[in-house]
Amino acid sequence: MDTGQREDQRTASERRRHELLEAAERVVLRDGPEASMNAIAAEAGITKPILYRHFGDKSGLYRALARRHTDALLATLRAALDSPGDRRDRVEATLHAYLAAIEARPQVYRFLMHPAETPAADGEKGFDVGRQSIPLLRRMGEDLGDVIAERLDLGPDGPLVARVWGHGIVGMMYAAGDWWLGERPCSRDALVRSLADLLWGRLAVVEDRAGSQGF
Amino acid sequence: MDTGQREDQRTASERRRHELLEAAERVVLRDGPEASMNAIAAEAGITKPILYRHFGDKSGLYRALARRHTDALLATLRAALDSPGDRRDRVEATLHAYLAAIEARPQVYRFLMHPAETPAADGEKGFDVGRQSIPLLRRMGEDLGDVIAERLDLGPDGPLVARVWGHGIVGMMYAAGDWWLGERPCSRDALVRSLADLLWGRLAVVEDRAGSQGF
DNA sequence: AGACTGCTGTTACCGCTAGTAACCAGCACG
DNA sequence: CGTGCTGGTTACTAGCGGTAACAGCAGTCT
Repeated sequence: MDTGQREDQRTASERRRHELLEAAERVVLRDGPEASMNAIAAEAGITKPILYRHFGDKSGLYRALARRHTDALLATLRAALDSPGDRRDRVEATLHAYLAAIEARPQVYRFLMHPAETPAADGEKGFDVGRQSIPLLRRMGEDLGDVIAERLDLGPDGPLVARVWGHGIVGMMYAAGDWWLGERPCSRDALVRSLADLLWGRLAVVEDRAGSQGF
Repeated sequence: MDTGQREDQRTASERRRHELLEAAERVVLRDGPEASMNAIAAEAGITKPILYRHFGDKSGLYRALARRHTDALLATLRAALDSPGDRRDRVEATLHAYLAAIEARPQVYRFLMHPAETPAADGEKGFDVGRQSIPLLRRMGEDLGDVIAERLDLGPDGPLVARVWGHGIVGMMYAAGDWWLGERPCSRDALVRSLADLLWGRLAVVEDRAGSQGF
């Protein structure tokens, strides 16, 4: 029976692939996203062409490497989005989950968010602006948009508004988190509370400062 | 009198620098951010070492190139922030100004936001996570934080909350804008309204969807 | 047994990049 | 005349992503 045989092959190949990914991860976490293919191959105890056979090109390797982490992070966020409590509790839990993740493994975060896209990758048409931006950011935005669309009644244009909000909220979380991670100006809890306050419309109701021209 | 002489020199050098920047801009807008130094030099009608004499290295050139656009964009946003009307009008005007800018010149936007950071730039310590993220994003966040801090009365911790909000709002604008620019799912006006609604606390008051577990 | 196939692995190369050392021409000054 | 200074060049290095061509070693078919 050759299916067993083929399955052995397949699992063997996949295990190899997994090993290579682990080596790549070690190097990327040590040297940053600009790790060279040579360095990764050396860490895995082999040479470049094997990497290329497994992953096609560098962006393929990086995509494979990123997928595992993005999947894990998205699952964590999804769980937080389903946590008990009222809506505000859930939003705060989600913000906490995201910030805790990037705080716990900043190197992974940096790799996922600032992938130093290899320049040789385009080659075809004369730049399509969006290209993909940061894939993780897009995926998080889409996912959150889905959740919002399915849970909130936003009237006509609901699906569209939900997607806008999904990307908007994710971007808010991203930029604030990036800044916070670099400067650490306050506790995680304080950051979460400030952001939730913002989402809860405090911007709309807070008073103008005395003597200011208004905002 | 040699000061006149030296001033001539200085202005001559600066004019040259300006010419080089213009050439670089032409190439970057044509070929995208991964334009090579060779290509830029050729466009300027000279060869590489001169570029290096003027700008040190590639990131120096790109920083010089970026500064002009970021300054212009920030001035535009600042003006929108000072536009007449109530607070919501001003927020919508600012969102409009940003989105109009990235819509009008997407190549410039792409260059500023996805600068394909040259890998050789680090070299020192083993990755400082924040490094800088996207400089423009940071600057916009800081600027908006300043405006918020000086115009709104946010109580104790006001300055801190203002900065959090500055970065958060900018990130919201960024991610939503990036997504919108790529997919064009709606008019600019609709996007602005949805985002302003979000900032105005609609997330807090909207009803759960019938049959959903709540959000 | 022997040929064939498929996988792992290698060496050696290509074309490109950022960046630099060394040199050359012209022009002002003493 | 020489002595700088300044804008410019050629020719190079080191390293990158990526690939072609070849070598060894399983198992499989005839």
